[in-house]
Amino acid sequence: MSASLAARRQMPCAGACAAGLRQLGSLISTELDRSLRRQGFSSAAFGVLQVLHESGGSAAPHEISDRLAVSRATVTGLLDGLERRRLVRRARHPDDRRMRRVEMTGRARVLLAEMLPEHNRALGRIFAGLGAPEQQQLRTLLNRLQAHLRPVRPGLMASRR
Amino acid sequence: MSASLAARRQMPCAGACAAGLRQLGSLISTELDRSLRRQGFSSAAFGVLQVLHESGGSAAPHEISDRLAVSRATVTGLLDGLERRRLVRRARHPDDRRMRRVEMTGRARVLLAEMLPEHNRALGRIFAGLGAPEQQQLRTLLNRLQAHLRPVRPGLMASRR
DNA sequence: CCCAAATCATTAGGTTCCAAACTATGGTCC
DNA sequence: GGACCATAGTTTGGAACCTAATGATTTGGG
Repeated sequence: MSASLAARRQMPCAGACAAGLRQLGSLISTELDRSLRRQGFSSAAFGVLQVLHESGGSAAPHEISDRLAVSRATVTGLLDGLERRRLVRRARHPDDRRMRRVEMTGRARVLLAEMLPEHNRALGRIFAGLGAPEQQQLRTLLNRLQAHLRPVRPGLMASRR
Repeated sequence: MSASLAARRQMPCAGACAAGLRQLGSLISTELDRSLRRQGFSSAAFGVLQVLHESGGSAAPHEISDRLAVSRATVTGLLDGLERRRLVRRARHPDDRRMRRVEMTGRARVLLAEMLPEHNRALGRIFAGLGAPEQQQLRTLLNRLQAHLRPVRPGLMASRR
């Protein structure tokens, strides 16, 4: 590890930052997966439920796709799985018949409430190495990076023809 | 995006940091992929070559696995592909016959040298939103997080029975 | 009014990755 | 020396993800 960082001093910081961000993103994903899988969930499915919860219980598939930064095709697959487990229902959108409206079921609400404490404990373990002000600092830097990255790739995940 | 971050203020910062790290890791990977794929490389395969280069031309598969934060099974698959393209050779380790020693070929060195300039330009675009001191700050925070995360999961990707 | 472009969801096919099981080797303790 | 466990790499099966193509619907200009 230290060897790999030392070997990068040729390209000032960006290379080390990119490597760190990718590695940490991956480590955090698998760590949270571990905590969710014990409760029978994948992190992608959990993300869909979180988006639905934040949107007040229902959303359109393309909104879920945007928020999770995955393609609409992937969302279709995730919803298939969630619907099989009766955690989600697909209904027609009342106004625009091209769209669907995805709704959480009561079962999903109960499950989500049950797993949040454990999920938050896992988050706490992961970020225990940083104090609150450092976490805030990190968050600020990440937000600035995200804000700059968005205009670089405007139609990131849209399916074009 | 801003909506999803705002909705997370209930769990102080850790949730937002985790979401940001995962999303940025993924965005950076796909962004670098775009630049590498034009030259016929996946970012994981490129990572293997980088690790080999930093290690002086040869390394054991489990070292590659640790540095890239992917499982050993994945490294096996990556090496299969690189070996088919004659960019890497698998030899037996002279001392420990369980291990292998993976070596870059001359072809790989030439290719890596050719792609580095474009790769560094892509890195520059991604991190253009942060000044040099902020990049250093980010790097420090990431290093601290990595240092703390390592002992939490000692046998991170090892297959246990 | 009608046809062309845009938008939404889905399907099909392929890639990448992981976890678990398996094989082979090395080290340890009696 | 043999039982036993840890370690290294591979195989296998499945999940998540992408791109490209398709069908359905809405929208807008001529």
